[in-house]
Amino acid sequence: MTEAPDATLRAGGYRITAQRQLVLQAVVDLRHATPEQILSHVHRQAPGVNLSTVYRVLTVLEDVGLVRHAHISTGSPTYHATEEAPHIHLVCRDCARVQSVPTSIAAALVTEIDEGTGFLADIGHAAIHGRCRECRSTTKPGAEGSD
Amino acid sequence: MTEAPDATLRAGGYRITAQRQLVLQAVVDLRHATPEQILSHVHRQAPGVNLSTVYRVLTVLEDVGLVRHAHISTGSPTYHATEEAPHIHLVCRDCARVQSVPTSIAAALVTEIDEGTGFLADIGHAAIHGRCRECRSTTKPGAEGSD
DNA sequence: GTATATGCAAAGGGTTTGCACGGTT
DNA sequence: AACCGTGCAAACCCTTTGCATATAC
Repeated sequence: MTEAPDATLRAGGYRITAQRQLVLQAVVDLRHATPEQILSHVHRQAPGVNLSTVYRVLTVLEDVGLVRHAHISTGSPTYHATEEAPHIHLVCRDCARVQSVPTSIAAALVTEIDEGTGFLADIGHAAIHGRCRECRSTTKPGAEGSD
Repeated sequence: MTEAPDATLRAGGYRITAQRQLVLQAVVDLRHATPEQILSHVHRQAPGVNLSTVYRVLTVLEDVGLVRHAHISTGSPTYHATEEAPHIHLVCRDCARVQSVPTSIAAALVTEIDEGTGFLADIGHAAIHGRCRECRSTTKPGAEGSD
């Protein structure tokens, strides 16, 4: 599962293209990247690639399970490779920085939700907003804001 | 705090207008409403109101703390009144329905995140995605999808 | 050789903004 | 009367789509 992306694509009935390899590599390299950021990264090696291709490739990569996306704010979603350990995104509303914590930290919550409602939570999908340690101690309420 | 929205607006330096009262009422009535849905609701009483006004009013209402928004999917955010008990939104990726659970269920998680990273999580802000009880038992993977 | 993937450009949905008018204070 | 808020329309993202060409198989 943490191997041979090409085989994974083929298994899904998709062809191997330079764009797909480049976009996947960009997602792996960047972590938490938006489509726009992914395009920039890809452009360093292949300036001809189009944004619409990035969108289409991301759909494909997500379909075969090589990447996942999370909604970090009102803007574009961010993508990360599934080869990374599952994690929850913590987004600071003041400085907009993103940090990660393992999803295992929420295991009890997921279980409790399941038992209470029958809902199987995919905790890594959405980001959790709040204020990071630095902004809590430094900045006063009402700074820039990521949202 | 669960009182006199007009006073809250004034305290924030804002004027009282019919639009602001209508939009707030719509948010209270609808729960989990998008700007578009709020507009429809408002239009029943005041057909002249404009979408841009809804957006501006929501910003104001959020600024003074009368409403909050959460990102439920890739689409528009949904707004709810702060007079409601704080809750976490559970969004089913198959049937797109939204259910709520009290934020208290995540108290341990919030504490753990705080202790581990110093991050103060605002757990109610983002929706948690997953699959609801019905869709887990009925539908097979790959239904309509809300995302 | 054939079906799929890409680039390009245009369209589409959601949100924001400039401006003149109207309403609140 | 002064200033803030609204309606309207245009502008602006971000994302999707139609079509002809290029590419993987």
